[in-house]
Amino acid sequence: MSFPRTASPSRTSGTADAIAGGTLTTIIRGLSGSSLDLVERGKTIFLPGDPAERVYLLRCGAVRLSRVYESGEEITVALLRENSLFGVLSLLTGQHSDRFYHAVAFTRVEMISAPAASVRHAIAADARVGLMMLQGLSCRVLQTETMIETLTHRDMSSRLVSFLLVLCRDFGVPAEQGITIDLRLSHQAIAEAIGSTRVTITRLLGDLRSEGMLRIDRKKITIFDPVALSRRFS
Amino acid sequence: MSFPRTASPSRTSGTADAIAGGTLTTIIRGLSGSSLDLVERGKTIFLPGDPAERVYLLRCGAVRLSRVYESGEEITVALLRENSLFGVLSLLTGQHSDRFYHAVAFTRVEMISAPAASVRHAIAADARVGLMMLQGLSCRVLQTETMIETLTHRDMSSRLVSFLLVLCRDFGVPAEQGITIDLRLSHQAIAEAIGSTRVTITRLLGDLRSEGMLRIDRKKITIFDPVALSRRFS
DNA sequence: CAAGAATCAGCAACCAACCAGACAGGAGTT
DNA sequence: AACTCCTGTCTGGTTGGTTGCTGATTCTTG
Repeated sequence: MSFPRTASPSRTSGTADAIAGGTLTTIIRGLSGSSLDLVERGKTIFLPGDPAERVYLLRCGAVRLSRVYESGEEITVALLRENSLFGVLSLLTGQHSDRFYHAVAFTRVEMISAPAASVRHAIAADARVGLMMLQGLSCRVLQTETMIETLTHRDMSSRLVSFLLVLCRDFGVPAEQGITIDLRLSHQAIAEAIGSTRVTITRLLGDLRSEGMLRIDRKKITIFDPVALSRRFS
Repeated sequence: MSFPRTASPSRTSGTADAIAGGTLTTIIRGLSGSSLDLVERGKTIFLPGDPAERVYLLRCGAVRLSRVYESGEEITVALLRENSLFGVLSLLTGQHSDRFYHAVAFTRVEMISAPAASVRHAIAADARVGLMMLQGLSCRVLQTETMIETLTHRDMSSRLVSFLLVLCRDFGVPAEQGITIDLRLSHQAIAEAIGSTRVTITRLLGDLRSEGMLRIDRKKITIFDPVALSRRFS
């Protein structure tokens, strides 16, 4: 497998959602009922069963959407980055529906939100709002589809590598050598995102480290050379 | 695991995208450069590398988005149903970008398409268009996220069952007894969608059949009792 | 409509990957 | 200093991928 696989979605979405995000912020801030919220790491934004009535735009930080099962097991459905729109369920119908995901601040989060009704109103008033939100959602679709690619890899090693490249794209910051994923990730958190177990992730990350592909410092992963890593697919 | 997991996203999205789809059709048909296309089963709609300049609305049938690797391996990123919007990449920027997925008609397909520029224009002219497309894309996001849930199941049996329930939701039609998935699915196609192999799918479907959960007639699967099937999770 | 081609389903044997469970030592927190 | 959460490692045991082959369907084409 070649790098373009993960590289091409990134470049296109990366620029576009930043543009949409930047302008959308000021628009949503102006809506009636809008609010700017700061959420501490680990705090819940909404719970399954809560009424879905607000739309959110993540300005800063990362949000994890997950589903919790009766067994206590938890899986991650999406790790949202800056400029992501979420809570889109509330846009769907005029009627009240309930959240079915658990949204938690994965880092310290800065976000803005507004009632779905206000958003609908704003779109009616200014068509550019609709277009920008459309672009924001398109990015979400592309990101989610990339994640599906990641999850269809058969062996866990490829799956992990593919996931790390996704994280580089979404949360990577340049480091002295390579790119650092700016998230404090436990092995458990990674396992929950790619459908594996903590033990397996520990082993595979150990392998990658001893191969000299990456470094882990205080739960932050630095990939020395993403292109070289992408060659390490099965 | 309980049925609500797959049931809740379905109900909300099912109704909303039908509404959006119905009205959007007439609007998009009126755009300059729009066209109504009939595509035979197995024919390509767009290829990786094609310029992304049109937006599509699937009116009838199913479209498979996939990625092909150098190895010849192919994975399915999405199986789109009626009223799905796709080709959203073209909406992202004003600039030209290229498709990175392969879109193939999985059944005989009836779809309408229009240049992204016309769509942007239409949104500017009538804000309701933007809202409807937003709802359509929201459905896509929810569907894709359901698929991610499916793919994070660790054992293949659960993964297959979860996938079958997704297909029931998206392509199910009532049958004399139970629900028939109105797609001609080879075991290979299922494997490519859930990241498994043909052989495994054959075995697992055989198990489910001998348990009396389903019937397969000329590649069409009939689920006798979705609720009972959902209880068959690990 | 019939014959050949191509695709698909079913089966078996082998084996590697990875899950489960358990435990000890480390890092970070209060 | 006590505590919690996280990482690292080990030992079976099982799932599911791989390969190879056969017979059945379905599609194509004369």
